[in-house]
Amino acid sequence: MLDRANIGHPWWHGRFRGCGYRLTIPREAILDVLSKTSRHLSAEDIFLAVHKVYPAVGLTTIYRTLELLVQMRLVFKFDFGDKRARYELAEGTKGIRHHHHLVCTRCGRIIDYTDFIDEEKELLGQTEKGLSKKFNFKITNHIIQFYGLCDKCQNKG
Amino acid sequence: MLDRANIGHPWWHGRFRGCGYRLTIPREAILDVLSKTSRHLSAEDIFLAVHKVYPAVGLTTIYRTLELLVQMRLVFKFDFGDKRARYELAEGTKGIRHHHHLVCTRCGRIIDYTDFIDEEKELLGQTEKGLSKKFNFKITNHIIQFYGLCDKCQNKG
DNA sequence: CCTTTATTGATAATGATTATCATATTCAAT
DNA sequence: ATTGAATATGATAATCATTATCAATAAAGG
Repeated sequence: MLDRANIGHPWWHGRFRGCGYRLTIPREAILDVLSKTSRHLSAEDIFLAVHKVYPAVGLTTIYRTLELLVQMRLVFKFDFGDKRARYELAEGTKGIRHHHHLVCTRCGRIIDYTDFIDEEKELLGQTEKGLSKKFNFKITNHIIQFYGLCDKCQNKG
Repeated sequence: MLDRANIGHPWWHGRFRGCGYRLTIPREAILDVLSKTSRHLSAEDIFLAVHKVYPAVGLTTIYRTLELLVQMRLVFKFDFGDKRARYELAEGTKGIRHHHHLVCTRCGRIIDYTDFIDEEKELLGQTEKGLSKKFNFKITNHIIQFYGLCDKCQNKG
């Protein structure tokens, strides 16, 4: 259940005011849904979840809000090869650890992993620095994904 | 210009026969287009290029063939955040070096880079091995992409 | 209370990709 | 060469996630 009257406001409250945006009920509801799952929700998933609590919120608002949240860097948008886009609260948010994804190309299962992240971060940091200099490219984000077959799908021919 | 009568056939000829597929004119034309560009073509780009030489080839065949080529691992399919999928001849093919991408989120420009690839490969190898064991996941592919602003787009507010 | 601006939702439009299905092509065996 | 089975093709229509439109609401600040 969403608790707008929370003492001290949820941590993201200020981010909105600072940008001239309003933290409305639909927006907060979407953030609430995202903050309470470890799955990788599509726009429709989020719509359905929000709908249970606030049936008046339309799908259009979901898309619009997600776009806003991505732009504010509160949310990451992923493409895992099925058609729909998937959304996830940004790392650093609450207790979410930086992670990457294993994507099963057969059943679509997605596994988050945090192992090797430290090494990866180290390498990526160097790489980003080098690339930034060489190409004069301002890197704001990166994606690492491994594709393959999960354990279950390997035993299916 | 496509040269079907090339001595010794293009290198990919055998890959088709081996799978029971036929190396037809449209398929060869598509591979030919892909092998002669360093850009990241969309299905429509490829359609237009093939169309100049073989106007009879339809867009459906382009999509179908690309799907086949991706499945045969001769071609990689990428999503750079604009809507259309982009295709690229697989590494190891001819003289193509393993590389990753910088994607400008503003103008869509894509920069291939091969620097740091060796270090990345080393790390990715370790990571893949570790992840494979831990999750019993058979990794066949990976993607690394950096997003940000290219030099030109940084000077635009 | 009033004015301005931000936000929303229903609906229609978009556009890349897929499905359908009848036709054409290829290969191998006769 | 000819035939027959399997593969490949192209025109067309359908799909479906995402966007655009636009009138209606809600909030903030005087």
